[in-house]
Amino acid sequence: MPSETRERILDSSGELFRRQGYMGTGVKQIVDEAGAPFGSLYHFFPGGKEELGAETIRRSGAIYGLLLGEFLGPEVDLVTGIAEFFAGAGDTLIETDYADACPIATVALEVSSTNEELRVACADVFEAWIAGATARFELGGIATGRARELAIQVIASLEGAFVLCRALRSTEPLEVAGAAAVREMRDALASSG
Amino acid sequence: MPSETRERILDSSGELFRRQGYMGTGVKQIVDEAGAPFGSLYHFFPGGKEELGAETIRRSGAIYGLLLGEFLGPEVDLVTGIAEFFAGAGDTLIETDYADACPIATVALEVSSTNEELRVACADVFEAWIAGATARFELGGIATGRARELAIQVIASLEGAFVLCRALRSTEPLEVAGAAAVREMRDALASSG
DNA sequence: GACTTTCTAGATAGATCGCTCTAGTAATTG
DNA sequence: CAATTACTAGAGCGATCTATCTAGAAAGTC
Repeated sequence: MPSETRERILDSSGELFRRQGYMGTGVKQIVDEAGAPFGSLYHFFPGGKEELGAETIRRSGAIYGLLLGEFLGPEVDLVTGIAEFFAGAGDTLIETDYADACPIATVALEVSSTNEELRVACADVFEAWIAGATARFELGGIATGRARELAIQVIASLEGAFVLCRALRSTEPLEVAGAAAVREMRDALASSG
Repeated sequence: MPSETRERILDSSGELFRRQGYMGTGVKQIVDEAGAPFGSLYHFFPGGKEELGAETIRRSGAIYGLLLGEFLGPEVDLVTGIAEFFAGAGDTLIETDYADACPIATVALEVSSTNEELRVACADVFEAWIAGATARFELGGIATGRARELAIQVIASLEGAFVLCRALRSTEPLEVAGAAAVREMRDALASSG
């Protein structure tokens, strides 16, 4: 039985880390936003902010991976799935005033050279996304070697577009990257099918 | 006559912001690394950390833009230039233990939803890079509308690959993204030339 | 109902944050 | 040489940071 308070703390930290990063978010702010007592944080996460950070990264990453999996379900066309995922990401950006993009990218850049435990958590998430997309692409008929390349390429385009979109406050990069990803996917399917 | 101390402070903040972000870097650490007296920071940057941040972003962004411009000089082949830029970025990652990637991406994600002045500084840098690449691509014979798309796409791929490379501690994403950018560039040149 | 575990509640410690302030030293100008 | 400006130097302020601590409430168990 997962504690409700614990879940609320993780929800809160997930949202705050996504928007303002790990270093830019205080533990006080996390419990306040969660409506949780301060003491509960250290009861559920004895390792403090770092333990909470690691679990938040893995949890937020897994949830976003599930979202990606829904768009790339085995029953839907790969090209359509990719196009709709990028379009949906753009809609979310507008709805959230360019706040909600990748849940872990900000933290990943912050910690990659400063905190090995959190860096590994981010790496695990990215590798899981890549593995998931690779498997789905292979299932769709893309050659094995090419499938992983395509997966990396699509995710990198998405991440980079997020960086540009949030700074520019425009969905143009996401639209351009989405169109390019669709084009590459079409080409890959044509040359292997 | 630009002060030498002032330059050292900017060099130091540029390096630290790139590696550990804006929120993760203290002003004390900046002056220590620069070998500069603490008081000098507020002498040269009366607006404090925020003013230093804005100037660091614009300066680091301009320097990186010049680097990009060298690889995409009007005398070199566009395809070769792109390929070598991505390869060089990978070499730099390895040489710096995956620390030196994009000088402003970490800060851009950190401040996009929290600090409008710094967000605008990042947006100006990205827009300048896009404009520079667009102009170069048009000069190389890419159709006007397509040139900007291609510029955005290449920069987004680069930024996203940096995120993945730093977290995964691997240059694979940069190699994949570079190959894809080369492919797109070749196609664009073929279909418009 | 007594006992144990789980969780809540927040005061407080110690360190660090960005920043201001005063004082003093170099450099420049009249 | 006197006067002014530019810069160095760092002590110290209030605020905030993460984390610990004690105490008590709630919930489950015998």
